[in-house]
Amino acid sequence: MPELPEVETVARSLAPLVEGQTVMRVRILDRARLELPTRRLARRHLIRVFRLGKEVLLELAKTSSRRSCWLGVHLRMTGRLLWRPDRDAAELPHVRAIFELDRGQLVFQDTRRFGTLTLYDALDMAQPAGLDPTTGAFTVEALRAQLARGSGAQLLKPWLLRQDRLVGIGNIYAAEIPHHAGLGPHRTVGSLHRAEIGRLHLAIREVLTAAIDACGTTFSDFQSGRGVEGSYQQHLRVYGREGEPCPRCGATIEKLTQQQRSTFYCPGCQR
DNA sequence: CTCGGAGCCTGTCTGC
DNA sequence: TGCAGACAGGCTCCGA
Repeated sequence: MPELPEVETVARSLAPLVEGQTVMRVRILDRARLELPTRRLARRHLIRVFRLGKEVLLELAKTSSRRSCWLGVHLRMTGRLLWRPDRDAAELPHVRAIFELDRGQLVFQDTRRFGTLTLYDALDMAQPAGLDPTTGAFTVEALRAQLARGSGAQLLKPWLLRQDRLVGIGNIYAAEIPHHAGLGPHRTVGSLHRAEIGRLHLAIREVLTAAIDACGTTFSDFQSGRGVEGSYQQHLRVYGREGEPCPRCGATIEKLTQQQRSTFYCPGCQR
């Protein structure tokens, strides 16, 4: 589910709801998979909510000192982070952790239990290895430099999923981006010409920006911090559209498997 | 270093 | 209808 646009949506929607509140108590309901020093987090102020890579980060500060720590929430496949005005979260299904605030509670739900909670003592520790494509550092030159690392034999779509190169792209946008760029799934990163790298850069920017503007893509799981669904699924051109006509050239969209993941593409206009 | 495959979990959908 | 198997948006670990 959550790729960069969805995580950004969660962070943006939660920020006005929970920033400035105090964490009264933290309850971990899935101790088999999640561990946190919950007592350390109690009575801390929730200063800021933001996205870093694919994690939602909560900056927590103690009243007595100015030192902050950061709680990283990684939603993985089915995680949700929701603010609820009432204290009724225990009745919801798949609740893994509850952060009781002075007003309402922040609820971490996760059906498949892949999600993680990580406590960072310094923000540096949460910094992902890859380049964030929404930042000013993501230039064509920077993309070219990232693509030049390694042998160049890797296929474009699996490369787009590498979080140690670019952060935030998952299987949906890794299908959409090459379609926007007109690049086929069998292309290796080493085969990309200068002009194609330029198109790829533009496609990454445009697809992620448009998806953030649409509050992400919702199929079944994803909701924002208020429980609102995204609408980018209406803009998807190839993902999940096997057998349908390509909106650009009319050819029939195909599906194949790369590294055990579905890849959707248009054989007509992706070369 | 790179790459491919298995594994972590649960729910839903498909085909027999 | 019932049930086994495939599949799902992420990521890490392991071995070659």
